[in-house]
Amino acid sequence: MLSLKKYLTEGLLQFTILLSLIGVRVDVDTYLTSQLPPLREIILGPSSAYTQTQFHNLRNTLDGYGIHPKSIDLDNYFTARRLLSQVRALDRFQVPTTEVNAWLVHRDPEGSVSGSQPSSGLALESSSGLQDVTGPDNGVRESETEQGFSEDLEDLGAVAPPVSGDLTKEDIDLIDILWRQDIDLGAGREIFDYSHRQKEQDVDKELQDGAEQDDTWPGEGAEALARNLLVDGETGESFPAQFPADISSLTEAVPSESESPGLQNNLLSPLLTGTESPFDLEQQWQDLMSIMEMQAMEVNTSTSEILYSAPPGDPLSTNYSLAPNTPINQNVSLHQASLGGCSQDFSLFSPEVESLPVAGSSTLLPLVPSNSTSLNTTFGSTNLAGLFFPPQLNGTANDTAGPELPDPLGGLLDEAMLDEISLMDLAIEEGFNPVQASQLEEEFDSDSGLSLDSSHSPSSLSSSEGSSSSSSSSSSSSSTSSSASSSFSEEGAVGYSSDSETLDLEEAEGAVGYQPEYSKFCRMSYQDPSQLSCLPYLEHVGHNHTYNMAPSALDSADMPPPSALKKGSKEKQTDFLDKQMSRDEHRARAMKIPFTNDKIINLPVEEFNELLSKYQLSEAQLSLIRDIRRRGKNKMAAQNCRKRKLDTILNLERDVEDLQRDKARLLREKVEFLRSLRQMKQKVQSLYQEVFGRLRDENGRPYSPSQYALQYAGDGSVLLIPRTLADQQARRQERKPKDRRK
DNA sequence: CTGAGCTGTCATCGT
DNA sequence: CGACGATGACAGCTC
Repeated sequence: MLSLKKYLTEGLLQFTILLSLIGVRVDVDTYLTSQLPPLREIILGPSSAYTQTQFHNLRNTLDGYGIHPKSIDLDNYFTARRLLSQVRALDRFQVPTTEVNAWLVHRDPEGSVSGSQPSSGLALESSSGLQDVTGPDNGVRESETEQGFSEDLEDLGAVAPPVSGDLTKEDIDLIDILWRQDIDLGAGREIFDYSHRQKEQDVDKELQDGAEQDDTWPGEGAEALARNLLVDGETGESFPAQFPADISSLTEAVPSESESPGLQNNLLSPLLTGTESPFDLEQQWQDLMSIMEMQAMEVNTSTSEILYSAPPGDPLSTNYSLAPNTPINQNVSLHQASLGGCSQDFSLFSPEVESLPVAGSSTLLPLVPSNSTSLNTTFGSTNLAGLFFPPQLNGTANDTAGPELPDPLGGLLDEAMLDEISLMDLAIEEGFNPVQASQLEEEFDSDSGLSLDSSHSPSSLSSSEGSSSSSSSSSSSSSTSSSASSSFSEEGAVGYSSDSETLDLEEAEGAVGYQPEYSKFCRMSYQDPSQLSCLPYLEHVGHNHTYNMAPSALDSADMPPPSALKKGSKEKQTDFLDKQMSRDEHRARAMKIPFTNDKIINLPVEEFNELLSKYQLSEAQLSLIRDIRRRGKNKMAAQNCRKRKLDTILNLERDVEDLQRDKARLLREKVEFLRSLRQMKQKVQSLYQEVFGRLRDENGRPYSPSQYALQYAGDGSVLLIPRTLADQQARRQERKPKDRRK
């Protein structure tokens, strides 16, 4: 159990270190509590810094983790850990839960609509952000709405009614962040060009004039604000800044675009809040990062959760009819509206819609004057108006004027822009500098991914894995044995003259039994001759640690018989070898131990005792022999321990690199995901505009986006409702989660 | 001369 | 209880 404890502790510590090194947050406590309750207690005890080599064969298995406490498979262990980290990384990569709300401003149905009436733009709001932009007298109201996109949108090719459960919180967050990116980066509306736009141009000439000014917005808008004026991001109009709310955040979010003259501002989706002004990449990046931070802070229980809770409806088979009890008669059922070519099975956002002929005037839907005071409680559904429609920015908008459909593509996020942002994100998270990020971008398509600095990585990393898993006992015969072999060759060169007579069969016998360990010790590429001491054969050749031994004793014991007649070279060699002898070697010689230290150290206990019994040894000799054996074994143990430390460090280093690669890969996947999501939103938005633009009232006139909005009902139907009603409903639904949260 | 790194050794603990 | 491995701590040596 203690062994198990030690391994668990070490493994967790190591992995925690790994993750912390690369910035991955680890909640070990939660993990242990939820997964392995006993481990929590285990971990609380003292731990070793390094994994231990396992020599025993306890077959304990950790439930679900397969960590053998004795013969631990570090590779599998770290693999499992790595997978876990990736899962968490995925969570971390998820788009922030920042709530992005569309602030829809519409005319007060009761108030008189005047051209000078101020109107707000589209605003973003974080959870703690703007809550009430509504001016006291201008009837401007906010409408926090959330997109109710289904993930099936792309497959269906149409916008389905909000399907609860299909969209996870992460999906919503992704939509939010993309929306925000779109807002920040701008979206144009030049593409849509409908026939009825001609008519609108006359009516909204004033708007067009304003639109010509917005090239420099929001810069000019800020200036206008300073002049107590607000420049409409849509039209470029200036209007008194009388908002009680945070203007700065409003103006920041107000889409500034509609460059193309003649476009009406009314039908602008928040998704495509195009800004033709030169985008500030840094600002956008900061926005993105702020969103990410907000996500990390708290799970957002925004209105979206409620909005998406509407029961799913079949988007294709839905009858888009009026709600049965709709008190607002201005609500127009889509299938009753004059949608040329649209039958009852009309799919609201089916791709075919685009090819449908624009119905000039057909069946007219009778509209009863709106009764804003009566709320249709059945509209507990997503307000698409809030999603797609811009606030009514200009009170002079003609009610009869058909919606000028904004160009859904003109201001689309540049593909490269998104990539750049993502790469910037990557750069930040990875701690890369922009240059490195750009390099990454170049390698984006390559499998290699990040240009991690792996050059410094030791080449032995590949083999360290095997050595770590098999530990030290008997399996260091991997690639590193090459260094060992070289060392052994040097051994032969060095020779072993003094005790050559004892290097007999027993020597070979002992060598056979312990060779693996020797090679293992030499794994660390010992090149220094002094490090030949890793071989017990050569420990006398290694370091000349002559401390603890009087030089005189050494001399007297080590000096060979003064055969002065010998050649100097021979004498030198002998002297050199003597110097290479370890202290214990000298001591053994001094004590005239009749066998080698190698045998003393490496022989098994039985053989060792048998060897001792063969000789009549004094007590001092026996004591020295036991000390030699103890020290020799301990020396090897120390070497083994240090080697293990080094392997652990190298493994950690390798794992860090692996994790970094995985992180980079996941970030790339994230970028792709964001990109596809953005495209999906664009499609939905364009289809919405298509549908809305083809709706006609009883007079054959298009509905004003400033007054009407499409809304998904809970039963899957799509309703055309007044914006006021939609806003109120959206506001009401907004409060529900907040109350619930309390 | 000094500091870093390497190595051996000892003490200690756990198996 | 003894053998043994692991490891922290320490010291000596080399560069």
